[in-house]
Amino acid sequence: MNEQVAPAEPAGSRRGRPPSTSARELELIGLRLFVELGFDNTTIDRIAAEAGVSRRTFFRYFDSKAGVLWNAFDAEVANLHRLLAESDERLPIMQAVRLAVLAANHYRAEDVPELRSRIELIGTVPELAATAAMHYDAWERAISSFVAQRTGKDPQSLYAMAVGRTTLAACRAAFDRWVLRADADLTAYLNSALNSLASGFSDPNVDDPDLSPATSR
Amino acid sequence: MNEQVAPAEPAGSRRGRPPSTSARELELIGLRLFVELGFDNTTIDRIAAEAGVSRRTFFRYFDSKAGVLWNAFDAEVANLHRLLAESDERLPIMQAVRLAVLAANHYRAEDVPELRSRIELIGTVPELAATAAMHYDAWERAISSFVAQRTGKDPQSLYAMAVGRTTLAACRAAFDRWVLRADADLTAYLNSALNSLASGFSDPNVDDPDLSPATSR
DNA sequence: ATCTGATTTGGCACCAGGTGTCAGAATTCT
DNA sequence: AGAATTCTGACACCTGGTGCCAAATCAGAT
Repeated sequence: MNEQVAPAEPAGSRRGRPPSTSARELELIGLRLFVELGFDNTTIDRIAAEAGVSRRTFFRYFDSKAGVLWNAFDAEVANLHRLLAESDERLPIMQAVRLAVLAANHYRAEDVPELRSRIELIGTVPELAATAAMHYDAWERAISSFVAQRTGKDPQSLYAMAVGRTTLAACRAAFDRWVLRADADLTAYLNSALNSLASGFSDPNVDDPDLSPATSR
Repeated sequence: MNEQVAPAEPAGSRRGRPPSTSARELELIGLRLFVELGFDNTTIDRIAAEAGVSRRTFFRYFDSKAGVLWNAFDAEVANLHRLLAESDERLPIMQAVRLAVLAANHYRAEDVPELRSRIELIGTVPELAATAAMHYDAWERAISSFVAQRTGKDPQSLYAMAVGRTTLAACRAAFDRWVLRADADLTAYLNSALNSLASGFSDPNVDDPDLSPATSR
């Protein structure tokens, strides 16, 4: 939803002037500066300067300063969508959702630090938290359209929308909790939050990852 | 979280120069212009001009253009907080939450149109949806701190955060659904969404307000 | 070697949102 | 009348973001 460029040229040499940077390069520079200087203290001129391009060029790769943070996130929505489409139809809906979300959030160890700083920035900087809604929207729709298809309801129905939104909300709680605890496993938090959701939050102590290695007490 | 002014003077004549406008006046003018012209096409200069004040003065009442939309919402978080504190301790947690939310959202008929246009603007204009996160935060904390107090857990615990966020998510789904259907009752949607949440979304057809007057089919 | 078309870049002007600063206006109290 | 208080208006300034157009850099055809 954020970048307007999508070359995906196989490798064959294209025609015009070659790009002097890339979305990925700007993303890495931006992320680093956000962590070092803070989001507000990082001007777009600075990011562009460190990439060796002009300010105007930055806006040809991202349509906003916050966009660099969501580059990766947006890409993974498609992944979630695919996992849901391939899920076992015999599973209860909420279990299918839980498994798909867990599968979509299996990150390689080398990608974890970057993910962590992204989530921390989103949770820390108010302006970044603000931009989140637009990107979460596609995530929610991936869930609610799956729910609609499984139940035969309209994607705009209250039930489908509620499942989509509450699922995202539970995952966000898990993400934020994970960032606070540097040692724990992300999927454990996601699993716990989604199990609580699927059981209507009836038992406050279902398999809380923060409560020793044991399960309920 | 938005306004920095909070006079609340009893009525006794204060000391200096009297204000030439009020937050409420700017709110009404802004809301009207947002509906008439659209959010992006409404400049702050225009709002200030119609209120007969300068642009600089507008920013003494609200710290952003979007702030005028959240004036009322922010005030109601305190109300929700109070209702939760007064709730019956014998009720299951999720039922107490549901009843408090329903009570907090009982609007007078005369206030409904304004509420409706606010929600519609939030759902329509991307930039407004973005600002929502900051204001929803206090709402979520009202829920999660109540849950923490009832369960003896930390307000930052995964369970408390997950309940707060998912409750808000369910209510937002109900709000948005309500805006699409001009005739229905808001509390009916809220009740249905929160019941679904408390039952872990196990039954897709629990008392859906959109499914005739009957309950399940 | 040169021309042509395609693609990206850089610079410029411009608008709107938002902030810091300070002088001045309008009120009440003494 | 004068002092203290509170709000306002004007100005300068920064940053994010957009429209526009000329220039740069490539591949391929002439």
